[in-house]
Order: sequence, then C-alpha cells, then structure tokens
Amino acid sequence: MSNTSPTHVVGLVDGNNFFVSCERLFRPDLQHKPVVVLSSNDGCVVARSQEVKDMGIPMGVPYFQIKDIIKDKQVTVFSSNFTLYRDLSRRVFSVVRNICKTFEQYSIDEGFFLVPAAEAEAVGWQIKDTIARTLGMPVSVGLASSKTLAKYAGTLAKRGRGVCFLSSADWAVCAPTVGLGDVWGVGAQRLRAFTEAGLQTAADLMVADSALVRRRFGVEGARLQLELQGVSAYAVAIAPKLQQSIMHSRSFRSATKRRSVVEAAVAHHVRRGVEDLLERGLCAQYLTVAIRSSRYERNAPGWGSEGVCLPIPTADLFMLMQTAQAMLTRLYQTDVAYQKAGILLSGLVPATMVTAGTLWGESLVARQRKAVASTVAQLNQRFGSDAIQVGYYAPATTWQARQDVRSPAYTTRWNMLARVSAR
DNA sequence: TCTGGGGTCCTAGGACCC
DNA sequence: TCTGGGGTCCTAGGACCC
Repeated sequence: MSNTSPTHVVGLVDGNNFFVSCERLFRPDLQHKPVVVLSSNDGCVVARSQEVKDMGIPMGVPYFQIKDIIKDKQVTVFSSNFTLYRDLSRRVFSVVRNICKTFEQYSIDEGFFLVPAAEAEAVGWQIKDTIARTLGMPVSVGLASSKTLAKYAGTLAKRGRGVCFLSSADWAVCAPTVGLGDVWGVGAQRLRAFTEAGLQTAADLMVADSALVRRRFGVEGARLQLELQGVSAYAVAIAPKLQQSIMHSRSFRSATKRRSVVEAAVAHHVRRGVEDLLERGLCAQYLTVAIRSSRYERNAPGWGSEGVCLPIPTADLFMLMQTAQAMLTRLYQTDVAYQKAGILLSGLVPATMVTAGTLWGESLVARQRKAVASTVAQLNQRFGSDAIQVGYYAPATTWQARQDVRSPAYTTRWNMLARVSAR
C-alpha cells in the first residue's frame, strides 16, 4: 500500500483560493480586493479570496443569501469559468511534474508528490517559487510523512509563509490540539461517531486500540489512524489511475415540465460524455440516466435514475443517445417539474481493449457511425460546443445554466485573448 | 426450535472530497 | 424567484454458485 519510507515524505501542492487566483491573474486590479467565484448556475459560492473569508462568508453559501453584503462591501463576483481553470491547472502541475517525478494530481487545484526527506523543504520552496515566477499563481506546499498529515501541513503553510514541513516531532506537539473534525477524511458523520466513542483530537485517535478502531470505524477508520501515526496508508499513485466514471449533469435555469427540454438536456450530456470518451480513448460498459425534481421540495416526486449494461463497451454516440432516450421515456413523468438531468458513464475500459462487435469484425454501419461521431466531435472542438448536434435539441436558453458574470476564455480562445498595450 | 457456509458478482446508497 | 458538478471508495444485501 505505502510507497513512502523513512527517507521520503509526501508533499501536497495546493492552489491558494485557486479559482479566485485564476480570475485575478487577468484582473491584476483585483489583488487584495474581495472576490468570489460562484458555482454553475450562479448558485453558491465555491471560491473566496482571503478578504472574503475574513468577512465571515462561508464556503458553499447560496449566492442569493449574501447579495446584500456583496453589494455593501463591493465584492467582485465571477461565474465559474472552468475552461480557464482547467487550463491554468494544467500549467501549474506541469511545473510540479518537471520538478518531481512522482506526482499524482488529486483535484483541479491539488496534487501530491514524493520527495526525499532531506530535500523536502528546499523542493517545497522550489515548487512554490517557480510557479509564482513563471505563472504568477500563488500555491502552498505542505510536507509530512503521510497524505493526511501533508494536508494538515498544507493548512499550516497557508497560515504561515506558504511552505511547511511537518516533522514527526512537530506533529507530536500539535496533534493533541487538532480536533478530528479538522482532519482530512473526517466529515460530519464520522466526526459524530468519533465523538460518541470519546475521541476528540487527532492524538486521541492515534493512541486508541487499533483492533477496536478497525471494528468500530471500518477500514477507513483504521487507515485514518495509521495516516495520523505517520504511516502512509494512501500511496502516492505512480501511474495515473484509470478513470472509473464520467459524469455530466446540470441544474436547469428553472424547473420545467416540458419533456422536450429534459430530452434536450439529456442529449446534451450524452454528447459531452461521448466527447470525453473519445478524447480519453475509453469505452463505457454502463450508462445511467438520472432526472430529478427540486431537491428542496418536501416529498418531491419525480426523482429517478436508471442504469443499463450496454451490449458491448462503447463510445458510439448514436447507440448511447438511443439508449439514454429510451431510459428517459421510462423515467419521465408528466406533471413533474424537473430541476436537473444528468448521465453517468461507468465501467470504463480503454477502447483498444474492446474487440469488434461481431465474429466478422466491425460492421460497416458501426464504422460509419464512428466516423460520423468523430467528425462531429472534431467540428465541435473547432467551432465550439454544440456547433453541430446529434440527437434531441432545444435552444440552450430553455435550460442551460445562468452565468451572468463569466470572465472571458483568456487562454483558450483566440478572440478572447487578453490584450496588452504599451505607450 | 433448529434448514450449510463461503465465495463472487452486482447494485444501490452512503460518506467524503474539492 | 434564487441552494454546483464531478469524482472516489466502501458497505450491505441479494442473487447465484458449489
């Protein structure tokens, strides 16, 4: 399981207020000014600048609840711009990969790496400084002997100078002061279970009887205990993990009872999913379609999902589209106001591992369909999503997310490049 | 009264994360 | 009026098999 040793430690690189930093990169006038980034549909706050955190605006709060304070304190607001964030994420991590061979990307703004203990702090600074100098993006680096402790070191780094190496001696001192709720992997549910067992701090869990911990808190509890003891239970992945599933879903601008709109949304998600499959060279064995009415309505009917095992693993747009629409027919109920639709592609396997459909090889029809789908994908890549559409369609305005304050695609569209002028 | 036990596979749902 | 989207892993329970 573990691939750390006494000679190596785990590092965590973490973008500071990542989405906010991405926006500020192209709006230097917003340095040291309060900024928030909203989720899709401008629903809730998903990133906050330090100034906003200091105002006490919490993560995840619905936007409409804080509109007054936003206006009052002149907070700059952005809709999320994932095209921009993904591109900057790629650039940030390519710097880290150049410095550390063993690197595992964990999320859009975080990644783990391995480094010899003797060089830990120096490498941490090298990463932070190189990213700041070449990209202008602020990151923090935490270093310790397991992922969980590296995460904690990362929070110390953010409070301090930006790089923190948490030695076992340092950890021994602070573990009794760290509440289990602040430990990575402990959410509300596990925190309650730990509290009921009389465990309050990281130190409490570290010294608890391990057999009892395993019995009472399952494998995750046992791993958590090891990680806190500085024993790595979550390896830093050397080979990139094969992706398990691809999901596309979105809330509608407002709830709808119109079947044509729900169909169009599902079709849109199938198209996006197939683009992902083709881009990554994968085929899916299972397809799930899910639609639901408002999450916040009591006893709301109309929540439904259905999954099927496909006849063969496939990335065939036409087959997936037909299958999804057939499932939707079974799920859809008239007179339900639907709020959200999505699809899940799972059981992903590399396309190269899928043998052709029949004993005599791929049929002509299948080959033609593949050719059409790949042409459609290329055209959409070139001219923008949904320039060409296969399957059901409704104007985007009928269901697509609200994005009232989105920044331009500064780095990925020629016509939106930032302009610089000098006199 | 008592009805094998253990393995695998699949699925749905939960918990957690960013 | 307005409450995100995209992931991972684990567990429990049922079906099935020997």
